[in-house]
Amino acid sequence: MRVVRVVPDVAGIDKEFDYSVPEALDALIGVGTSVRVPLHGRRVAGWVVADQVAPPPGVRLLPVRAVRGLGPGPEVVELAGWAAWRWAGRMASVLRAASAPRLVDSLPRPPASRLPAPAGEERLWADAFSGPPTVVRLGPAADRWPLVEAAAALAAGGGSVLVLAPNVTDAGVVAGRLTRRGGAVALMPDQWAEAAAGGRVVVGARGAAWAPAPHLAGVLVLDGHDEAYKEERNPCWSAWQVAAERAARAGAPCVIASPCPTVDLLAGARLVHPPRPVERSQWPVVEVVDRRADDPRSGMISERLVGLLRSGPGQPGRPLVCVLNRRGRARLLACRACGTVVRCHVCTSAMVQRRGAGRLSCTRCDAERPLLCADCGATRLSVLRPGVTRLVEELSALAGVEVAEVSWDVKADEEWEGASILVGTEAALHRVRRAGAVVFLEIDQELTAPRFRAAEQAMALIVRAGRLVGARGRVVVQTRLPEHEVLRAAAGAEPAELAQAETERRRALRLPPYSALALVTTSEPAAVSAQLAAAGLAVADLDAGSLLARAPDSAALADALASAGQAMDPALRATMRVEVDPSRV
DNA sequence: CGGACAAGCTGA
DNA sequence: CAGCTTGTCCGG
Repeated sequence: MRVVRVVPDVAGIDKEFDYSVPEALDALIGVGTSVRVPLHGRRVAGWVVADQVAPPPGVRLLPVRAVRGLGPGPEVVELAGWAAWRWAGRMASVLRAASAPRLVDSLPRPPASRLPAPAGEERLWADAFSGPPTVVRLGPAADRWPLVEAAAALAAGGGSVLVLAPNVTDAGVVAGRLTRRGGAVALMPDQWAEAAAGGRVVVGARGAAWAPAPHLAGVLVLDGHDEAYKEERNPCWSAWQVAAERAARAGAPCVIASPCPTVDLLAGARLVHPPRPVERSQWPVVEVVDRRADDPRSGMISERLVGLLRSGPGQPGRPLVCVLNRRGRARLLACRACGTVVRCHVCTSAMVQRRGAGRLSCTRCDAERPLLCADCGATRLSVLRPGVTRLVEELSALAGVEVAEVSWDVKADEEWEGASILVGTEAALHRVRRAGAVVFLEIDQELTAPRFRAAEQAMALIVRAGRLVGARGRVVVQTRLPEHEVLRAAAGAEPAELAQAETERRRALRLPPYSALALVTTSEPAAVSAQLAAAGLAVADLDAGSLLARAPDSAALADALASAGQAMDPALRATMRVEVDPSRV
């Protein structure tokens, strides 16, 4: 009798169960297949993760009830097992990411690619796609298309090529351009079935790291430094790491491109970059404005910025974008009807609406309440942006033109599309497509943020600005830390300067990649801490209910977390949430 | 997760 | 002590 092992798609169960395969379904079932199985009196969805297994003795096997559709395939199932171990998460969560968004029961015909053979610069890059995993460093304004074409050319033999971009917009642009050039493309997640049929360049954002890609012939990750590659939900796998592991398992070349490779990217990869004069030409002018001598009360407008505003550098379509970062500052909500600031009914502290939440929650205690004003009962609240309104007025007066504000919550782009000067948070860098110049009004908070990746994150912001302005544009950074390695690296178009300083710091402090970290949150910190320590982890207490576990490397961390989880009482384990490679530490 | 089953609480 | 709530266990 054929017996398969199934991971049920049920939250709260992280276990595998064995089922017999009925004759009628025999030909339809393989490793990865999405099935429906009986479990504890109900029918649940799940994935076959092993075939021809020997069931444990003494259990009465039930038959698989039905085949739901095609699944991720054996290689991806194995990769999912690795990721579940590596990021201490549930197999089902990873398999869900690797599954088609809608059920697929048959594959389309494999396509015929009409992509022309590489002829120009992409032939140069073909070298990067042979040999060991490679990080290609190109300036923010560099043309990355030859790299994409070099990757796409690897699909010529009928295999699949995976191209990842940090967001769906960028992925769509790459897919569109490849398609117009005659390439056979599958844009994820919608074209899961086309990808599964093989012979395509599979393009997508982080989830595409899990796309079906039969006969994987190559992997290209664009902007590998981008934090969008990290899954926010648990397990927090990193798409570039998944893609790199996948390439290694398939024996396929892997290239990760970035203007500012992080030390994590550089660890265990060879670095390739164009000749320095060429790379420098791919950077905009990055101008550091030293504000140390300025009166702290002079606000955010330096003399240099006054000059810039008066010289009229912005125009509609290529505006001057002023970035004001308020990350980490208190965000206040006010009632739109009566203007009262929303405060907690329990402790009078400010209340905020957490991302995606439909309720207000207190910033100090645990109180929650529906989204309404306690004073007048109105349901329309708005975010107070202290300082921004005033800043907009000041900039407008200085420049003599209208200044528009950009933020996540402004829906209509038309409101600022015609403006020549824009003010906004980091969000502005994501919402604006092109800019004449970008001014970081106050970058020091970014440089000094209490996260060990803060410097690399600040560099990523400057790189993003650099891409908006292009090689002939200008990025102005106002700072009281003009000698900071991020600013020296950006101003000199020399990312290695940051990478070097960062590498030394990480090594000295034994931070990743010279160790591996996991953030463990639990309501029982003492008991959990003891168990983690018993498994061989170094555990540090952060704030209430947060533990930071450390191991020499990610494999040791994963093994220790797995063994600690096994040794733990299930009730205790249920209290804890593990984030491997935490981003907020 | 959610069904099964056991142990606890309430009211007549 | 029926009828209901609450808690704990476990699934092939």
